[in-house]
Amino acid sequence: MSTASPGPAQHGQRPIARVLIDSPLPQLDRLFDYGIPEALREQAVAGVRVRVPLRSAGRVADGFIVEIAPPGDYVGVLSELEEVVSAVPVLTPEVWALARKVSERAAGNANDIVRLAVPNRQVRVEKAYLAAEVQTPLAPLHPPARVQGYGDGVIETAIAARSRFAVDAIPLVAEVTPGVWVGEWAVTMAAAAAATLAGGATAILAVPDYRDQEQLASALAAVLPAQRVIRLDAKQSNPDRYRAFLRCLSDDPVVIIGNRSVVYAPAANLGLVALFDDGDPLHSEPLSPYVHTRDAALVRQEQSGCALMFLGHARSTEVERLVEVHWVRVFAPQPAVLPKVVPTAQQSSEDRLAAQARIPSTAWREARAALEFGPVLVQVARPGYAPKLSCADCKRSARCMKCEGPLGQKTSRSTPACNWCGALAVDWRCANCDGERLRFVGSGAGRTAEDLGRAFPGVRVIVADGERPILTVGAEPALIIATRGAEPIAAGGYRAVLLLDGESMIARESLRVAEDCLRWWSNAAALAARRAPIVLVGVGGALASAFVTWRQADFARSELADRRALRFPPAVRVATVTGTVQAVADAVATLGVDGPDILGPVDVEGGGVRTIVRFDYARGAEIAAALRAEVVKSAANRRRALGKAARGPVPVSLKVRFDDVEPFLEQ
DNA sequence: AGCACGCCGACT
DNA sequence: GTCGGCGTGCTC
Repeated sequence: MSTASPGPAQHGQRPIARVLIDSPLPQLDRLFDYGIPEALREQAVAGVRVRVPLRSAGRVADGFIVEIAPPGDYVGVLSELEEVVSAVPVLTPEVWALARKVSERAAGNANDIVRLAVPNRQVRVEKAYLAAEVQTPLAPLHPPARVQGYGDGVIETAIAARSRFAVDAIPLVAEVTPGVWVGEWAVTMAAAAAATLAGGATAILAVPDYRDQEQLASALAAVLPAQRVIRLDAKQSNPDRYRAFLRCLSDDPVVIIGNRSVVYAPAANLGLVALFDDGDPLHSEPLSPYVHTRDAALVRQEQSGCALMFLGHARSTEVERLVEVHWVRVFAPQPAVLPKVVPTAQQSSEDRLAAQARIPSTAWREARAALEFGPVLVQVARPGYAPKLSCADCKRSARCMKCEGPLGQKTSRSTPACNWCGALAVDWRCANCDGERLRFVGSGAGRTAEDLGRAFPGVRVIVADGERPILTVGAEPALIIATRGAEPIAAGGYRAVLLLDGESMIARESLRVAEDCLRWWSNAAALAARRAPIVLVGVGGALASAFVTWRQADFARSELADRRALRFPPAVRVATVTGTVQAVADAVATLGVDGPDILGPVDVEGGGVRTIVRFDYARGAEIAAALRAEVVKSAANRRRALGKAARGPVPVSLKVRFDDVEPFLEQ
């Protein structure tokens, strides 16, 4: 047809554009075929942003061309692309394939993954990028430094062979450039990335948080030129992020570092995906469809055939499962590096009677001796001053006068406040005995610092927690009181590490407590100098002995065996199905008679019910597809349900979430 | 989400 | 006989 008029046209055998519409609706989360007008033939390539008509003339939607294909099986009149918004192919075929597979696995929208993978367009940034298209070639690479500590060439060989492997990190700190200290894990990761680049391929490195990212960046700066390293993380401003994203599209081998969504970076010629500390909950994506970095990395490894490395001080049960099914191999430090852990399971009776009963005499001795030489780390469970308060008269726990929440205190001088609603407890009176005086219960970082400051007069005391983050401290003597996960790196390593609140950490009720505690302690222990004493206070049993003997993998193995016996994740997969009674029942019914275990339904707050579906990994794809179909069906019918039950808050009729361990947290 | 299509009660 | 109610279904 040669008419100039817009609208449907006959296309014969001309190629069509398959478009992903940017929409949160599950029923639109699939590809639509569009004709390509003559004027857009050149620009309409896979990956570009487009605007397309949807349903009726005049309405346009944004989207991406996913592929240019011969006419598909769609019979009917095709609409035509309205506009190619930008010439940059931002949704690469590889990333699209990843988004589709990952979202299918989680019964979610591919669009939601694409939103994580492709940052918002920034026109100025894009123009600058296109103008500089004649890129200056990057300087050639030096031969890379070896990956030290695992036997000569072992890691390099595994990367070159595109293996999947788990590496036990070396629990030491290292000076990468004069005055800059990082965890040895960062050195290992940087060297692995350099080896990948030397082989002509790109590496993606994902770490839990920005503190880890700083260490990794320092380690990389020591082995690679700055132009070879790209940061791509959520803390960046939109323009910075888009600029970094566009750089990833280059064909030159680079290292891309960032936190969880960096696994979706558009690397051409991917050689390695590496994760540090995959057990850290920050690797768990809080946005639908809640895909963990580890799972996305596993899918990407299969699709691209790159190497895959899990690196950490404490192996997660998920990685242990992969080890046991021989999906990943294991590398341990060669020779072994064993921190010197001193258990103090039983406190002596003198200790109990002593004024400082929280800190046993062994710990005091180690701290006192170590403070002669350098910094001492004290890990505590809670921030603030006193995590809890009670009535000084009747000893009952003090409750908020507004919402009955527990009271706590931030600093020694601040007004007590409710831990739930934040209301200040002024003119507080005990609901039980009408007492007016409060008493501190337990010690947060602040109160611990005060106690230790009194015990070690003249020693500098530094508090590091989520609110007052401190990344590094010097080599001079000081007491560093840190909440778990907020420990600074000390130049040269800590001369002693005291893990004070093991007992209360372990008292938390959760499926993962033991695993989490071992990880928190191991990560803190890895900040110690070689041979420095690490004192674990008040914890005994299998968990403590795994820590003392530095056999985290053995612990993960027995933990996984326990989960297998109980059919708990990650020994099996789970999905939660939440919504109206009817929708949940219908969805579960489609799973068939020889289907998975069905637990529930139970009522959830806000109305509706939740059912847990539990099944073996092999059935995951089938169950995800079935539940996904139900979500689409119920989304299309939702307004009907809304219309009928017009009064009161109506819950979304059906939600599905895979690999959600939350329902297993309270056992 | 929007928006069109379609089958039953009050109106010129 | 027709106008229009919103229940139902689709979007290349």
